[in-house]
Amino acid sequence: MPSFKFSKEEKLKSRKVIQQLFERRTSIHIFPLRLIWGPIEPRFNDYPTQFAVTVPKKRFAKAVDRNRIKRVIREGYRLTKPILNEQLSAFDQQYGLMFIYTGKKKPSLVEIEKSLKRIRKKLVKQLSAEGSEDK
RNA sequence: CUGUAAGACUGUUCUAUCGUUCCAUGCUAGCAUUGGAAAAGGAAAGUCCGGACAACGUAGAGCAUCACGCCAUCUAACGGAUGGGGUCCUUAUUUGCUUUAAUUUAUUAAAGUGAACAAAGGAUACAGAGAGUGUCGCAGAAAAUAACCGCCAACUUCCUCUAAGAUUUAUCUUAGAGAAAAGGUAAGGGUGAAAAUGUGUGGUAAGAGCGCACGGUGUUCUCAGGUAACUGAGAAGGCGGAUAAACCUCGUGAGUUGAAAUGCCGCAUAUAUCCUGAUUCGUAAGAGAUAAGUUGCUCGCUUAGCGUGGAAGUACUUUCGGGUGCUUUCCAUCGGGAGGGGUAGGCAGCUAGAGGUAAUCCGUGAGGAUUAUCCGAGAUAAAUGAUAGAAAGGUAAUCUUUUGAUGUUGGGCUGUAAUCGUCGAAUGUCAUUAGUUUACUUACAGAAUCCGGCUUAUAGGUUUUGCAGUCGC
RNA sequence: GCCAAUGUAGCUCAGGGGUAGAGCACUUCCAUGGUAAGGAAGGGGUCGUGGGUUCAAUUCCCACCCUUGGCU
Repeated sequence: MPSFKFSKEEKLKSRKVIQQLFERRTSIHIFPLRLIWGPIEPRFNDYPTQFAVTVPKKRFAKAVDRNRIKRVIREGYRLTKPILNEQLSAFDQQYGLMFIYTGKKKPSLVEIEKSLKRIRKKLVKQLSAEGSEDK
């Protein structure tokens, strides 16, 4: 039985790490989500990923809308997380994942899950390609 | 009953599964499990006022700046609220005058213009324009101690003419008429947002608050009512604008910065140090001195704590000196450049409060008092959610149904030359009552230290008051 | 969380109580064999929205809305 828990330790909080992610500029864009990702060194804990969401204030002026979108994305991530973690744990490395919502309308959970699925496949592909180059 | 305007209250519910924050519990001491009838608002919003709380500053007076401004009350406080007063506007009513028309010749009608009281509704940043300065476009004679046109010829003066008288015979005096450089006047000028207190009347050379009557509006005094703002009555003496959300004057009040404040732990040589400018103090040099003490500092160990050391004088306390009238207080402050580090972690502040609810009492009311009872968010890259199902409400449509209005068709009755009237039937349209089914939908909006207000947003429901319409009694 | 500034013609900006302007752009005409430059004429504004003060508001006061910026 996979765990759907989503604790504080799995949330990306360090300003330094976020800064590094944006400087690294490795991103995957599948509408309506953009993922900015990278390895975290040194790793904070045993979880294979740390996660953060942001919604631009320019497109959604009301706090209610922004909160709603963040909650939906967080929920979608929580439900798809076990598969992702299983695949990523093979690389023996902690990764930071930063999601930016780029859509213009309020999303439904189904759309978010679709996008997350495709992002996961692409991410794993890129990672395994990197790993083979190193070897 | 329906519509409409304003206000008040309310602001969907339940179940299952998977999660988040917090609290409690468990033990292996940072994880797991179990439990929780714990977890967004009336505006959490805008950040427009007022406070609590905190840090720093702070004698008084003066200067500057800002805010407020009818009265009383409420309140921790307010620029908020409640009650009252004044002023203005709208509606309706009454009345004076002018013009026009009609005829009954003193009435009626219409229009214009001036004024008044009470009622209802609404608005009101509502101290001072009689302290001073400024501004008032265009139009208009004139826009602020008014005099251009006009009006006047009584008084004064000058000139001309006529008459009478006197004598110095061409001068004077008196009377009358004319003219108006000077003079008087402010009714008329139709422009304007505003034209010097309105209307009527007397008066006059012409006029005028110059007098009078009825009004308007200030000042002073007296009396009466009211806590007061203010109101009423009487007397005296007045009447040459608007603007203070123009400068300003008067009165009242105000230190600055905000919980990312602030304190502690941790990390730290960290207002380090050097150069330079300005200000302040000092005659100048220059930017206090000296001594003692400390829960402070150094080093070691994981924390608490314990042990050790005694160099330096950052901090605090006491003493002395200097500046200041005294006390307080200060003994440097602020800026620029160079240079060289560190953090963006934890704990407290952090939620029991000018708290909520109910009852009783006081008050016109805002509100207050007493008693009982309840405690129900505390996140920090920022929790309070997702999915599925059910219920409730709303909107729209289809169908059935109740009632009413109305059109068409043919029929009966009364009755006619005929239209017509009336009764019930079929069918169409509109409104309406109740129900079925389907679809859509359930507002505005998310705590960030906490309160009191204000402002703005808000589907639907409930309700109060006013107004309008319909039906019944 | 806290604090400022701004809004005027299609664009960039003046105007700080008395009928709202400049430059560029736009339209028409002149000039040229034609185009540009040049010359002449013209159009275009709820002065962000709603109240208030005033005789009169783009301007003064109040509330709201939009945009932009700053602190952390």
